[in-house]
Amino acid sequence: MQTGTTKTSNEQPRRARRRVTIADVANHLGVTKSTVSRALNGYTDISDSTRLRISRAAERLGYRPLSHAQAIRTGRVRSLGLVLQVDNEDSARPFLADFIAGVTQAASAENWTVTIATSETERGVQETLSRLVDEHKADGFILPRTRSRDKRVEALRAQNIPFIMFGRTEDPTGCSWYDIKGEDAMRAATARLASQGHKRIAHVPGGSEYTYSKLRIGGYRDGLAAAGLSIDPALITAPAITHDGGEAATRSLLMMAEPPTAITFAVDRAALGAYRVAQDLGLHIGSDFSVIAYDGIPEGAYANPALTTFAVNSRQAGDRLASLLIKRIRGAAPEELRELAPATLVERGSDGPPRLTPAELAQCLKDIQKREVQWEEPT
Amino acid sequence: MQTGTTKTSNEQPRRARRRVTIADVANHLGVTKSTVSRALNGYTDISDSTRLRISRAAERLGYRPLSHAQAIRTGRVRSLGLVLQVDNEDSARPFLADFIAGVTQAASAENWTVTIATSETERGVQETLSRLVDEHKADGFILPRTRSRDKRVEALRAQNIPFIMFGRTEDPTGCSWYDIKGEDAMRAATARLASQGHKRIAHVPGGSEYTYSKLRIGGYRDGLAAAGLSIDPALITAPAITHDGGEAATRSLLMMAEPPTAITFAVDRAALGAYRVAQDLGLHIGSDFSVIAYDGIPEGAYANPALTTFAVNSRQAGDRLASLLIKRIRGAAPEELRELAPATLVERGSDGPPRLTPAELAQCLKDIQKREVQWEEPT
DNA sequence: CTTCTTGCCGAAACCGGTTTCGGAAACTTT
DNA sequence: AAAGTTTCCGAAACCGGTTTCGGCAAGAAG
Repeated sequence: MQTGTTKTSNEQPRRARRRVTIADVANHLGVTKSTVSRALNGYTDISDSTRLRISRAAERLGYRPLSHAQAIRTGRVRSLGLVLQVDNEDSARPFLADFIAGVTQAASAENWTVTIATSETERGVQETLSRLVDEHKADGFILPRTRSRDKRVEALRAQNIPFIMFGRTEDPTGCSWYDIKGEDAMRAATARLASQGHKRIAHVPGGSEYTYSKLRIGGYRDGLAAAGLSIDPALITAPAITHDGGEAATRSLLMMAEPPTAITFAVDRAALGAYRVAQDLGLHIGSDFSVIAYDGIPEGAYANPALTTFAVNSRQAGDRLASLLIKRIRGAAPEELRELAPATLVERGSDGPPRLTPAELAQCLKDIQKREVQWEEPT
Repeated sequence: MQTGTTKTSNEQPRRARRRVTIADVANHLGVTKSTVSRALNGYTDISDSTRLRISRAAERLGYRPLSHAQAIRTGRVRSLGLVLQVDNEDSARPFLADFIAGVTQAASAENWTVTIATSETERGVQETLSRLVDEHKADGFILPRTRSRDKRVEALRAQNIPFIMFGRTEDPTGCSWYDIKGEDAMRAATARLASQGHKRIAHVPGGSEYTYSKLRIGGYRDGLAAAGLSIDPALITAPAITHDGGEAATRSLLMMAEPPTAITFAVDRAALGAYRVAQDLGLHIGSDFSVIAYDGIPEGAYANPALTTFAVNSRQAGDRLASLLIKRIRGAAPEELRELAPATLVERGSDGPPRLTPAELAQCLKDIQKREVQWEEPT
């Protein structure tokens, strides 16, 4: 006998049992869906007693509303968008895990989720972002590494979509942000070096398209001024954000007639390039010349001597960004959502009182160069 | 005159213009929603001519279906779930950026998104995972760092929710995976050391709760056997996955009566602990004793001498995992979705022919210890 | 005892899609 | 020419929620 609709009861449960829906809860209690919905969403026109009955029943039946089912009416998917640019090499690398941990943690705390995407190019980021916007995959976006003029900002602002920046822009209209006071850090770095006795202090800035770069240069200048040192434009090199870039910048500085005895770097990674130069020339970082940088990447701790740097708390940054963005999505005015936090100095071995004056250092470097030429001659 | 419903046309566009919906497309063409939907989703009962008209109109009007609106009927949100455990310190750190890049890239290629979450504890991961499942935030999940017996696997399997593992488990029933052949790498590492002339080769395994640990130990054993070397259980230490752990393991090995002249590490990070021991005792890695590890973390390149290791391509792993998971969600049988890839040897300076025999090394270490005692005595 | 509030909840529309069902028109077959 | 097939699309139900609207009953005011 075949019964088409009857299933033998002990078949393997291939389809997971049906979800419990709001209708299930309603039927179970003999009320309507609308009552359940309003009870669970805190409407005031539901009596406390029914609200209690309903929330208890919902709990007991294991009812969890589908956020995407809610979204279709409310327009909120309860998700934060994060589009990262992951370059060919390193860049954001070490920060990322902490940053993401911070973001997701804050999101989870509010029962939100994080939708993440990546691209290798700036254009790709743009496109991915607009895809996520078009499909409404997130209610708002976190924009890391903001540029002075940022296309993402312009696009989102034009469409009135909530966003928050990790960094600042030229035009703050309608913008919210969380940022680290890199300017303060650079001012402090310069001041510290000056107090150690350095008279010529250089600065290797970061990518000129980013706001932070200008801010940190400003901090460097302020630090010099505060210490009563003159500002020599030649002591500010071309931007450098990689090992190679930092190496080149360092070489160019040391080749000056009156080289600096200390260098501030806007970015740790560039500072690590200076180590190569030092090793190459047989100079000791921390005495022959000093280095202070910014970021707090792990490699800095392993360098020899370990890199003195201003560390940023990426985890906290992610956390704050997510929290602020959620507030923004819930309706807070963008102007009220602006936070700045300090970087924290990690004192290590790459800075100290200068062993030589700039002139002596120049002489020393000349000697080294001569020796190297001698080595090469016999060949 | 006040007209309640009329807006002066040049008000600022505070609400973004209304989305174009499927109904808009339908009305525009004088057809019904259902026709548009079927045309766009490749149903065969729509004539080619109308399909073309519709897809063109949709394109021109800029229609993008809301995935969460689709989801309510189809049950698919077109999103992959990724719950990471980010420990107090490092662990997954360096891999992460590449891994995420791989996952999101493959997802984007199919117009899917990635929903990411983190937790610090194993329990937290479990809870977060089940929350995402309950709210159906993703159609399937990628499970990194699978354990031999993995609760996440059990939970998902029981609920019949698609998932794919980065790693393998004891019980493969209903499981899909992508994994790196760590066993092959360890076999090759051991063989390499044996061919360099090492007679006593040790192994420092990874966390015993992970499958990879057992596999790599197996590879190490196979390598010894293939080289005709006997297996000394004393040469397999307690698990170590951190600097400290690796340091302790190395010390314990070198304190043996007949110490190994080469050590294979299941994990780079533990291998870096051996460098501390070497520095401490004044031994040269690569000649006094050799080290080969596994993972390919960036720090290994900076170590001195640079660490010889078997590197895994995290980006590719993420990419493959996402692709396989999407296939799984689309209905492929789990047994058909199992891939293994090789790790690639990065030959650097931490291994080489042994300068000393085990006996000589033991004597050498005894001398060092004596000297240290002498230093201490006078105090 | 009426009338006016207020509190509380049900009925039904709605959000933006998908899917089932059925029927008109065109096309074959006999 | 009648009957049987196909092809193609409209009508309507549906998915799982939210929100508007209105009405009944209880309490307050007159």
